[in-house]
Amino acid sequence: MSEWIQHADATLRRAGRRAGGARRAVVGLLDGEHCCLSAQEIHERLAAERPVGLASVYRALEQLAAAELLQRVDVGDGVVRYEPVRGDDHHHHIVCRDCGKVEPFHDPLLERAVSDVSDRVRHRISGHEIVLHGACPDCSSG
Amino acid sequence: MSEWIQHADATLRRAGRRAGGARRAVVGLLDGEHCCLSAQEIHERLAAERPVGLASVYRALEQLAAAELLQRVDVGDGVVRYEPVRGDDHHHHIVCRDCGKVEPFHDPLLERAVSDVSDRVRHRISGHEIVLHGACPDCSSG
DNA sequence: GTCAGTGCAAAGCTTTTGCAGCGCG
DNA sequence: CGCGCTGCAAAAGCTTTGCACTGAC
Repeated sequence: MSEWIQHADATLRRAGRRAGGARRAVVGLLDGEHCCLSAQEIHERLAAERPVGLASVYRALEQLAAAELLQRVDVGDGVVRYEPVRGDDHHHHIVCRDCGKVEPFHDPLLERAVSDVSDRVRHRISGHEIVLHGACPDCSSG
Repeated sequence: MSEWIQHADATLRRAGRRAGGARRAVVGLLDGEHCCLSAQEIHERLAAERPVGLASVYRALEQLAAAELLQRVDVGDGVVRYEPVRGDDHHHHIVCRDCGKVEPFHDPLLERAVSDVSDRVRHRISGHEIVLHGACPDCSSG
């Protein structure tokens, strides 16, 4: 079993939460993803092997996000997505303005710049989100 | 009359759109703002002096955004905000994770880093959005 | 005079909540 | 064996759409 699943189970148990089948299915699916998924997408993908009520998906995601095991990702299309937080996989997203596809990217210099700004403002910054918009290779060539 | 209002009117007229009272009220309100407003906020603020139907607010915003006169701002709280695009006022947003207040900030080095990344990816990048999350001075001191 | 703009109400979507029953610990 | 988890259905909130009417050009 993956490290993230173990970490998630342990963290939630410590928070006094019980592990039901619905949450286990959601956690298992997210663990295999490298980028973000919406509640609806999770609900649909689980439908075949282990149907989970949509409300339970939302509740599991809320729980996991509250424990900082998931990162909320909002690319501005009216749907909230979530992806596992793994220490070694911090990244941001590029959204195609034509087809809407979401892809991850990472850049150390950009992270550095964000970190510098975060130190300079008067807020106590705890997180950040960066979204690039533009035409993906498929859409800009067509 | 402000430069932005004139620019907006001219641009929309060129696009074959007619200037009705609702749109004029929305444009007038946004012109006086230095940060983003949601459709509901605009609708409420206009209620006193020049009531505008909520649907008309949404339609005006959509029109203005399509003409790139407004920038869509989504800080992840389920509400879409808009703010005027002025060449000399590019900025991003800090959202208080406690009270939800949205404030603008600007940083040239961060812009530079975003620009560098944009040149390096295979997408044709046309815009970006950066949101910092954290406790504002008021909330972190309490 | 024509056709976009407008306001109201209804519909559409994503997300949240209420509630009865199941099952983890 | 209590209390959190689950699923269904209903509700809530933001946004969009349909339609008849108004008013800009």
